[in-house]
Order: sequence, then C-alpha cells, then structure tokens
Amino acid sequence: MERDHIDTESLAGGFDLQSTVESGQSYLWDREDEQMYESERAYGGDAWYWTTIRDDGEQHVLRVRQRDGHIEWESSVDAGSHVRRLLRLDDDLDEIRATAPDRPVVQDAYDEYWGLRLVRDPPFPTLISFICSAQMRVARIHGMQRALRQQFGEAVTFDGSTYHAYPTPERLAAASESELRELGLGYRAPYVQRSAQMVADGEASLGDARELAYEDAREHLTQFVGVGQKVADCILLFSLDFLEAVPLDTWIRTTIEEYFPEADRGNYDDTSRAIREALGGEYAGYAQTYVFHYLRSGNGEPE
DNA sequence: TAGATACCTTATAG
DNA sequence: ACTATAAGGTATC
Repeated sequence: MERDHIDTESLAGGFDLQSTVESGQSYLWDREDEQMYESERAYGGDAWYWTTIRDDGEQHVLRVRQRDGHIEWESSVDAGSHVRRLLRLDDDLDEIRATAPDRPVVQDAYDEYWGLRLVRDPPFPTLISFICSAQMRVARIHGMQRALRQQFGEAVTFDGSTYHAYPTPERLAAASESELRELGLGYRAPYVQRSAQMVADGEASLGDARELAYEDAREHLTQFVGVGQKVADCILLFSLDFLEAVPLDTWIRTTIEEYFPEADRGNYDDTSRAIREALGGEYAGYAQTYVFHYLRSGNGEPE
C-alpha cells in the first residue's frame, strides 16, 4: 500500500473533492458509502472516493479523500501524478475564473462551489458513460456505470476488497444487446455495443480528436453511434482537454433562455459559438460546469 | 437542410 | 393507486 497527500494550499485556487466528483461531470468515481451517493443526499463529510487507474499496464484501485487541508490518496502504486492528472490539480482556478463573465448566475455558481475542478477522465469510459447519459438522470447514469463495471470489468483486489475496473472496449464490444439491456441501458444498449466495437476494431479513434481544432474534433466524435454534438462536447470537455467546449444540455439551454437570450441562434453550431463567447471563450466549459452544478443543485430562480 | 417523431426505463409529480 | 411527464439526446425519416 502506498499513500501520500497533497496540500490543498499548494494549489492555485483551492479544491473541493465532493463538488468535483459528484457534480455530474464524471461517473467514474464512487464514494465508499455508495448508498448515500446514490440518493444524492447532502453530505459534508470527508469520505473516501475510489476509481481505478492503469499504471504500467495493470489496473489498480486509487482511493482519495479530502481532509484537514490535505488531499490524501492510497493505492497499490505511487499514484500522486495520477491524482494530479485526473483531478486537474494543475489548473489555475483563479486565472480561469478571471476569464468568466461578470454575470450573477456565473459568479454565484463560482462562489457557491469554489474549488470544483473539471475532471480529466479516460476517453473510452467517458465515451460510454455519456452515450448512456441521454435522457437519464445523473444518479441513474452513475448506477449504469457501476453495473457495467460489476458485470464486465476486470476484478481488482485492493486492501482486502474486490473492486472492478471499467470494462475494456473489447469486452463491451463482445457483450450482446440483450445483456446490456438487462442492466437497464434501454435503447442505449446497441449504441454502447456498436461504439465499443468501433473502438476495439480501430474503426474510429477517440485520441485522434486531440489533433483537431475544437469544432472539427466535435464533428469527429459524432461518428460514434449514440454520440451527437452534445455528448461529443462532454467527451471533449471532461476527457480530451477542450476546456472551451460547452455541452448544450437541457440545463444550459434553460440558462441561455433566461440569462443569455441573445446567444440562442436556433441551432447547435451557432448557439454553441455564441454561448462559448459569452462565457469567456478559452475556459467557457469551466463556467458551464459550475453553472450546471449550481442550477441542478436547486439554486437559481425557480419558475 | 430543417423539422417531427420514436425510443428504453425509472423516478417524481399531480 | 394510477397516469403523465421528464430525465445532462440521438437516430431516423
């Protein structure tokens, strides 16, 4: 067992682990007391969260918690650099916030959840989890990813318990549609199977998007089955370092209606350009994620 | 090319 | 209890 900690004060802009992993941007972290997580009950503790990482070709469990001004981690390997990468601890939140527009909904969201960072999740699990996200509630999307891991993921033993890594493209490509439907994926089941097959066969590459300009990268990702522009934006933002991506979901569309009506251009491409500019450009996706979490948590103006 | 509709399943509202 | 509606949309026509 290896363990270490990172001082929160050493980071530019602080850190809020719970907001970061429970804000609906990542479905790859589980709280150890997962029952409370599933009910999304208010929680202000210092619980451990776990995920799996691939290090030197093997899967390992990584556990993280925030306590007493520290980010503590435990793993079977030296995982400090993984923690920094996955939780974007090198992002300068002060610099990022400075680019955000001086609008109440944006500034209030930043105030309320200050320390929330974007995640840098691995591309394939991000692809699958956001294919699953269509017309789904956050808690159920998370439950579906847990079910996929449990059913198809490699077992990993750590600290006396058995965990499951996220399934490989090959394993999900080999799953049948009915197996996936049994996990509650509904009409997303064939999308998951076919997109996993595209990755496994090398028919399309997630990594290739990195080499493209933002809008071309988004277009590139829509070749996966079950991936439209919104899901493509989620993959770019939460996995591929395109921090300007603003997924136009139901929450941000409501925000546009109420607070940025001039940005509604009637179609995804043009509305996307307008809201990205309105949200500060380079880091527009950061502002989007804060606002999404803020509104979804019941803040903002009720109807 | 823009617009309408079907789609799995479940939680929540009324 | 029972039905309608909506949930981080996409594919198809």
